[in-house]
Amino acid sequence: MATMKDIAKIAGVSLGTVSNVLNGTAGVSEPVRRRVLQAVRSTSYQPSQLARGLRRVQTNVIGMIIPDITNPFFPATVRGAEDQAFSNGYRLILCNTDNDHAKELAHLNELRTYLPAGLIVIPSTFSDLTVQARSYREVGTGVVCIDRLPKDWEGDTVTADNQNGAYKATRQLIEMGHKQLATITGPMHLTNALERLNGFKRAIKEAKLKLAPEYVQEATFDKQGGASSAGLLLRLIPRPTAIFAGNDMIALGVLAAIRDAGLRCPQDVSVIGFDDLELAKTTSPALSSVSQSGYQLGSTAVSILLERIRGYTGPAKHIVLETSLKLRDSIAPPASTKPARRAAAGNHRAPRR
Amino acid sequence: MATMKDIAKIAGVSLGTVSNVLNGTAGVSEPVRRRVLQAVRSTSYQPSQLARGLRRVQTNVIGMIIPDITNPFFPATVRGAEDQAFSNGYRLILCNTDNDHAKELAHLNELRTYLPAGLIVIPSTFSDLTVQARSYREVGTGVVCIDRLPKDWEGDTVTADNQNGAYKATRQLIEMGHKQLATITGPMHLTNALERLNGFKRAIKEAKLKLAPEYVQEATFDKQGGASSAGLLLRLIPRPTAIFAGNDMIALGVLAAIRDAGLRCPQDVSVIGFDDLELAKTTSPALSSVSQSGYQLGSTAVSILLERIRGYTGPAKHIVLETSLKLRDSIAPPASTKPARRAAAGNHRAPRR
DNA sequence: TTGTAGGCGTTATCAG
DNA sequence: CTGATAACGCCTACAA
Repeated sequence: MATMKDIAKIAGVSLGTVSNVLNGTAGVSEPVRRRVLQAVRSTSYQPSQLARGLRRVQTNVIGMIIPDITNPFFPATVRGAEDQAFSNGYRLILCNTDNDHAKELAHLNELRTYLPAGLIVIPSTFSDLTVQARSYREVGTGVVCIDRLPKDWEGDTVTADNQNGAYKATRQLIEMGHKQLATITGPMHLTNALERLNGFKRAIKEAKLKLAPEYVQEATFDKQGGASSAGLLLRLIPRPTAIFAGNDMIALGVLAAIRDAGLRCPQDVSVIGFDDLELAKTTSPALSSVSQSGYQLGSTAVSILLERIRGYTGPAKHIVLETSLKLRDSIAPPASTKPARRAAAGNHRAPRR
Repeated sequence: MATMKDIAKIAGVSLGTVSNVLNGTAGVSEPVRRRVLQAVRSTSYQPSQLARGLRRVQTNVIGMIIPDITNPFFPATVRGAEDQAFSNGYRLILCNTDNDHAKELAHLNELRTYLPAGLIVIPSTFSDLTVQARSYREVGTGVVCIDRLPKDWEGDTVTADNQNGAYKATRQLIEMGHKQLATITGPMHLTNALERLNGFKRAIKEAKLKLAPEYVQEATFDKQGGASSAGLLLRLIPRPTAIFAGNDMIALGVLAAIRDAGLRCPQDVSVIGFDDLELAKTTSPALSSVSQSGYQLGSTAVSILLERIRGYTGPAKHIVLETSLKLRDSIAPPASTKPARRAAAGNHRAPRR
């Protein structure tokens, strides 16, 4: 591989001049410039990112730390980040934490030795990154958290408008006539799960509906969590006529639980999820969901990082992305328009009063 | 950040000694060793991967180039690679090509300047990496291709046993009594698609069944491709009673097309896919599929790379991973046990001869 | 066993 | 505008 030295020799100039041409650091006369560029082309020279990084105390690498690329929501996020990074000359180092805070810290510490230009983190379940992030920031390396936020986070953020998304979904169910709404939230120490719950509650309150405490179940953000919590909800009397799931994986579990209980969706129970994963379209019934753009989450994070790299040192940015409601077959008005009082317990309908 | 110099000063030894302690390069007396290690701990020193890489002409980074992390089959592969890399002290740089060969080459060329310890590539649709891979190999950097292989590939490979997987799936359908089997393959210039077709044909031939040319359709590896090809197949007379889809995304399209045609799966048409994605379990009917481990594909690739890094210079390794058949609800015996001769055209059954 | 010095490929600083 | 030179942090002969 050709080095700058080779270029200098071929072009008959000094090292410094080559560097100046390549980086536009100082004015260089046109003929010299041309000679250098010519030499670069003829050798297909590429500057060593390592040497450059060592010298500049900063590489063209962005670290991205996520719980698990295998979780269907995250690939889009990573893709968004990679695209935005690549088109600006940056590369992405990907790290999975499995929601293990220790592993997260390990990644955070070890990435430092690569002198990344910035870091994107989707924090693990119980996460406190204050110390690490601060130490990165001290050397001018941006750290932006996306999707959910760690405890006491004071840096840049990009998140979906979780509360409003949940609000819109709940509102939709209420407008359809549902009065007994339940929710299965994700783990409550995750900010996004909490925000979604808040949005749900806000809609309920605004409609002056009651919310029994047992109508709020907490689960892990996966199918199994959704299924077992839904199993509980479906055995309550009165049975909820609609369930807002904290995410689509939970919703998947809810659909399964409904089938297992011998009930039908949406006739007996309406279900609406969050994330609008690809699979929401292929379930049966097709799942209604609050759509958020993982891709944009990732690409926006990189954009913030780029601003920081280019010198922005202002206060932390907090970008909130819009969500939209995707209506599909998993929701319908409740069976009776007045099922609230003495609702169907089991499969038989209660007689009207 | 502490450097080796700091350690040397604190421990009261020279730079070289510190290096020797850290890398076990030369014998160091126990007391000195201890002092150095103590200093390392007290400063929480971490060696600069950049400086080390520059010096060694090799970093602890593995480049992974894939078509698109957003495609549901690849995350597991990436995860497998990352786990295996991480637990051996390596990091993963992830690159998406969108099946664009030019982008693939760009990644390949630009990654070089990071002096990666190795490369994992899932080649793009039309791919010829001979030149690039050779130039990497010349400097001792391994390149292993997984899942599918580029034209004239001569390096290390890890693939699923695509042919046998397809064979097993087809065999299963035949044993159920199907005689009119069709297939929708992925793009035929992809080696995995081709192998699967070969396995399909082998089973057909072995059972002495006929295979009309129009029963073999080529499609892109996605739902839309599957749907439109299935649309064709379902209008053929005689209509196939079973379809082997080149992958699960295609199978998804097939299921949709069957519904759209007013037919039922599996009663009218059996469907079996390939990959056994998570979503295969949630379709209705649940999709039967040939299961392969993307995770193992990735982790095995890294293992090969590690061997190369540690000095193995033998001939190219070709590792083939087993597949297994997952039977679910999307397959059943054909409606009539003897539908072969003059099969059902449209929805009405042809009278026996 | 330990220390010294040169260099990996860049960039940045300073003279000229 | 151009050229020399000193780092960046580490590794590795080679010398002591």
